[in-house]
Amino acid sequence: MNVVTVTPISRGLFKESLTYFSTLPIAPGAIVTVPVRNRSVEALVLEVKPVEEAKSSLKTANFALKKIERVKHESFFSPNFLEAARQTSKYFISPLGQTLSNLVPADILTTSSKLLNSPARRETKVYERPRGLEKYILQEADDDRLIYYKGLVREEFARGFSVFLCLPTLAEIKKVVGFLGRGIDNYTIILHGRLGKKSLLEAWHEAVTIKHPVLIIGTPIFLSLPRPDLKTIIIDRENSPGYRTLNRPFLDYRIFAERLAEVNRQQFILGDLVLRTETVHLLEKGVFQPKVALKHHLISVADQVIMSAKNPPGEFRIFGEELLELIKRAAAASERLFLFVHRRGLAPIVVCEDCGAAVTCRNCHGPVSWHKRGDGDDSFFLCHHCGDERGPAEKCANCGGWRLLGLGIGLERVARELAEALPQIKISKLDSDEIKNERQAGTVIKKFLDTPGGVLVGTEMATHYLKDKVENVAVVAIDSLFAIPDYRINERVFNLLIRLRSLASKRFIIQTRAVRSELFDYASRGALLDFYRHELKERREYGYPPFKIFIKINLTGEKNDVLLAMKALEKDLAGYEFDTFAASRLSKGNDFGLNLLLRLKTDAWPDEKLSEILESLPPQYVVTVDPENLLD
DNA sequence: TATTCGCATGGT
DNA sequence: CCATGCGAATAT
Repeated sequence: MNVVTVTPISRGLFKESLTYFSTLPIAPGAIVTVPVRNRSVEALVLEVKPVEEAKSSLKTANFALKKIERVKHESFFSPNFLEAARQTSKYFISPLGQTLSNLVPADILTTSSKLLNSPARRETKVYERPRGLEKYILQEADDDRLIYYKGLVREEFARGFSVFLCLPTLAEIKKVVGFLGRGIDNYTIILHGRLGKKSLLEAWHEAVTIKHPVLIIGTPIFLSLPRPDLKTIIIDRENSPGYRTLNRPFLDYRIFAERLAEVNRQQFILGDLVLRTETVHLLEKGVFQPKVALKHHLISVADQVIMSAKNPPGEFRIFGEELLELIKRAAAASERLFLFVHRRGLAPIVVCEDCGAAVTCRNCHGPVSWHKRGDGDDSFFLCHHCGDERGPAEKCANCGGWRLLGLGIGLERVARELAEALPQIKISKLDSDEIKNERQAGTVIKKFLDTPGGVLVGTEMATHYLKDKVENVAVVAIDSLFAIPDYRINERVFNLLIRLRSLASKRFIIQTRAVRSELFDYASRGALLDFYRHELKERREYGYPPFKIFIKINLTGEKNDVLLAMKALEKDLAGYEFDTFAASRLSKGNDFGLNLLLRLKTDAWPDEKLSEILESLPPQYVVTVDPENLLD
């Protein structure tokens, strides 16, 4: 009879370890099924001890040990994988079990080894020279990166090595499989969460058992797939926010992948059209090497124009004269045109004309936007943060006035005004209001591409589904993006503009009220290095990442409790650099929230003392390392 | 987190 | 008496 300490692999459990008893032969590293509350969860075995040796505290404990239900896998994670997972869990201050639940597909974990037909232990090859630690970046246009990867896969295959090409989303995977899989279909395996259990298990089994080296194209969770001959991990579209988890535990798969490559001594490549500023900084520090020399400018075949969106006095117009002219010309020439609009709906904010206060969401207190459904007149307020929807007939919560006005430019408004100005033009719309799934998106894109002279009005979402270039791309409204108080906002705008620019085959137009802004100049010229120089200088001056690491601690609840709790935490954190300020969004049902933002030196994290404080915080404190948003 | 437990409330 | 709802506590 043994006493077994495990960490449950589940998102909802904040306890680091639980203890069970068992007569089964179990060793540390095994995956077992244990009862927790009323359900069964998979758990990683940390320690096994005979009952006699178990701590005396356990014997006197006031709870009865439950029994381990069964052994799922005698051993599942390699020691290296576990080490990378531990480091990731430390870095993001999330319990190991929660971290692991995001690093391995649930369907794989819950399928026992026997059914999984798992790693046919292939004879380990002896390589001439074990590959040393190599970290690279690749900043090239999408097509050129794919050509590069294709060559790299060919080389690796010739040496007997496999390659993992990691992409953040299914849409990105679909864009590349056609090209990369061509000619090596039998050795290319696609892995993503939408496969469904049966085909997922099949694909997994295939990926693990094929003797020939393989190219795995998958989302990051499939880095858990054991392939001893895997010598290269490519994180492509490395600038994508899709590499971060949306809910707790807040992780960044890019960090995990890098740690995994470090411990496995695999070649690690970060690739994108526009790299993150953080990545370019690591390049400057010599941590990364360029695979291909960095280009000063991105070449584009399209003409680039920056247009003024200034209105004639006393008049508000969405389409400036120049842009309207271009739309007519494109239609006349039967060329296609993609109109980019940053916000959904009719108007992104609603304000009171009497007192100027913005209408806010009753749940989360964020600003609401004004919408109309389809082409109809059914009008409503929608909170883009929490999704709450309500009728528009209401008085100003601040002054009681009735004169509420929608401000700013949303997609719906652009589409409606265009239809009014040029009724003969065929307009398609693509944003999350129009599209419920990938299939619908495909239908809209296809209809647009098949309509000569057609116009597609879309948000950022449309750029994820546009695979092929279109003749004309015009940015109708992007200025409102700058209103977002985010230190990464310049990079986000730049990245978006460069992606849009790379979509255009003939003409790329930015309509803006800030014609002379350096950012638009860099973006229209594709001047990557100028942008990074400017951005890194600013971030260094203001003490933003990558020159500091931010840790955000959010607490919402009853005002007095929150104030007291934060005061106590501030005391514990004495000696560290931080600010405390009101949170801009609140979770449902709460009317008060505070954020505490720690600013650490880059090399000062993880830090033993600080980790201990932050790990011990109860779950109502929401701790985010390197948060996307500082204010929410 | 998600579940559960205890306590208060309210209806029969 | 039980059903319901809410908030706090806690998982072996």
